[in-house]
Amino acid sequence: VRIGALARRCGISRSTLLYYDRIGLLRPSDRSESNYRQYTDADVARLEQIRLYRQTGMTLGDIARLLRAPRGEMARSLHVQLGRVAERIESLRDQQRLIVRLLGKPRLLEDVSPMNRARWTALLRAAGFDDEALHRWHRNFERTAPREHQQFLEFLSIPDRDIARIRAWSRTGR
Amino acid sequence: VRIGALARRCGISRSTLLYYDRIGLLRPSDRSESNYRQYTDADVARLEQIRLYRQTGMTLGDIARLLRAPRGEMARSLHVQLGRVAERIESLRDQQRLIVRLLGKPRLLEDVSPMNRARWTALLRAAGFDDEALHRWHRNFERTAPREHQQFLEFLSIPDRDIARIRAWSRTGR
DNA sequence: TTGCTCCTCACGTCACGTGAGGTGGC
DNA sequence: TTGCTCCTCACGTCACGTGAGGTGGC
Repeated sequence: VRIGALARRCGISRSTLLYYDRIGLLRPSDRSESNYRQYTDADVARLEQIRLYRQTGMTLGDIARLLRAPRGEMARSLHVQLGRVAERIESLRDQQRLIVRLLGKPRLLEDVSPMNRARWTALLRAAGFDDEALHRWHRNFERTAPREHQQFLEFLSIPDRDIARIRAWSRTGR
Repeated sequence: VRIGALARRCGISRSTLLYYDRIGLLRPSDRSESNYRQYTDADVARLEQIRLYRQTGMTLGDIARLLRAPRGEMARSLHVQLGRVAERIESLRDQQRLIVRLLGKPRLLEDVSPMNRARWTALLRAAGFDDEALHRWHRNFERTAPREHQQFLEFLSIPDRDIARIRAWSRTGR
């Protein structure tokens, strides 16, 4: 059977089969005259087994090892895999718990930075401000209300040194 | 603060920070004369937030979007992420169930093996072995290398009970 | 000739990790 | 000079997906 037909029959993609061939996990036993891959019944059986193991979440490396190993390995590998899946679920549980906590106490996220420099400049840029416009805006602010400018920059939790720098830049002609 | 110190303080690697810089998720606000990255307090705060979201399992793309979005987005994103985590856990549950099923019924995996008992005896018979010769061969194998005999029978994916039977038979005089 | 299937590269993905080769400050 | 930290590429990982450019059989 050829690659396209096999892919359809097993509900996987051709590129998956091409990949399995490349890494040596499943090489078709034969090639046609025109160099088409020919999968035998034994190849198909091997693919079924690969699919089955794949559904347990094993990596292709695990599966390759398992398929060359004596049979006693199977149960052992499955147990190892069971452990890994359990670990993964545990860590996803941690994620769930964190999300719920954050949803319950949005303050955890809020005062990390209610409004900061990055967010602010992002807003201005999104509104169409370019560097030139930004400079004009700061210059105006600094000229008409220097104290409020200072307070505003503090409000953005910008470090003092940077504030000084920004205000100096706001006083220059360009 | 410089990249190495920041990495240590946050328990992440330098290369992570280099990566965040490259993709534009967290660019240090400044560079020293010698071109060293200088992270400001605001950068550190942003990193904390990124770490927090990262622990919910969001992708860096999600996080970048969230950090530029208006604050109302946060709850929505967290809900979406909660759904994704739940889905992921469901699919891991499927994996668990499959593994348990396979551990319970190893027959599901049995005769898929490329070399099995039927194929092997077929080969021997094709080579002219009859029952008598087969018995002699097994007896010899069992007498001279019992452990290898066991391994070989396992290699043919023969169930354990049958292996025991064959080896007992191999130890009899006839 | 047209459609369909097949072929072989080669490059992209995601979130980093790992060198390689070089520079700057004490 | 020695050690430490930093820099910028470039390539590797995992399990494929997606073209690009070309061939074979009806």
